[in-house]
Amino acid sequence: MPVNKYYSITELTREFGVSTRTLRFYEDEGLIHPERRGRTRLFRPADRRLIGEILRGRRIGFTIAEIREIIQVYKEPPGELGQLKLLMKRVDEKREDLRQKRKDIDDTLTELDNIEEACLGRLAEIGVTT
Amino acid sequence: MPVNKYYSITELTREFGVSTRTLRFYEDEGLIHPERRGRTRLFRPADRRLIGEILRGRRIGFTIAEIREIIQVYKEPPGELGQLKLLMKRVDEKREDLRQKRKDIDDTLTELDNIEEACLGRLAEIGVTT
DNA sequence: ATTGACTATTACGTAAAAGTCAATATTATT
DNA sequence: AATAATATTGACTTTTACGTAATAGTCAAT
Repeated sequence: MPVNKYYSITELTREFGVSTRTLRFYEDEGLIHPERRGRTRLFRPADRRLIGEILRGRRIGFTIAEIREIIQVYKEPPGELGQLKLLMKRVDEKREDLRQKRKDIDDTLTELDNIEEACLGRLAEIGVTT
Repeated sequence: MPVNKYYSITELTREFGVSTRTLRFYEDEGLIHPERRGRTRLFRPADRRLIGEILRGRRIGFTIAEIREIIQVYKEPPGELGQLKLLMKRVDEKREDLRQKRKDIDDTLTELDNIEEACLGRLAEIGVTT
């Protein structure tokens, strides 16, 4: 018999550092579909993984709609030619988008290095030993 | 004599793909300070560069407040010890944040590759020659 | 039986970042 | 001079992603 472990909503909010409101909101938005025992939500490991991926999407600036779309694609990939081509185009665009973002991040990391160096310089001026 | 070129607001909105509302909003928020001839805004090359940096910050999810803060630091770096230490701490946190984001992006790029491959697979099934 | 922790739903509120619209000025061109 | 193009301010609206409050049910432990 499988373990069939369930997570409670608060367990997951603690693990991921989000509120219950957020997880309920994601359910309202159709991103997740936890089981129910009565009215209480029961989250399975698959739900937990999905939440992790949703939050990853959130961190890099995906909207709820975009995240929903990606989930949808995984659930039932389009069978029709036109849909497939459209999807591939959108994937390509997103890729470009993310590459730009990665470059933005690298540039900003460099900028942060500069700021930090300037700080160290000032500290030295003031006469603080680092 | 220097060129002393000015850009009009629409020139810049076209270049950066934003609306005039956005640039005026950034001025209201104290991020940029274009000159004026009468009521009309005149943007100098330095303003133009700054706008580029603001939009880069926006792309990677910085809030207006954070962007303003960074600009402020460049304009007048803090001289007081406590302020400097605080700034360095915040720089460090941001760096961690950005590193996480870059990892998120890399993971997502891999995911996009998977989706694309799945698409190509389906196309082959349907019998389309790529 | 009550306290405390957790859960639920419904509904209204909010902050950020613009979008949109109106009314008006300035500038440029024909 | 008339007209078109571009500019301004100011006010109201919108969207996204939740926050917050009110109200109430469930369950274990004291």
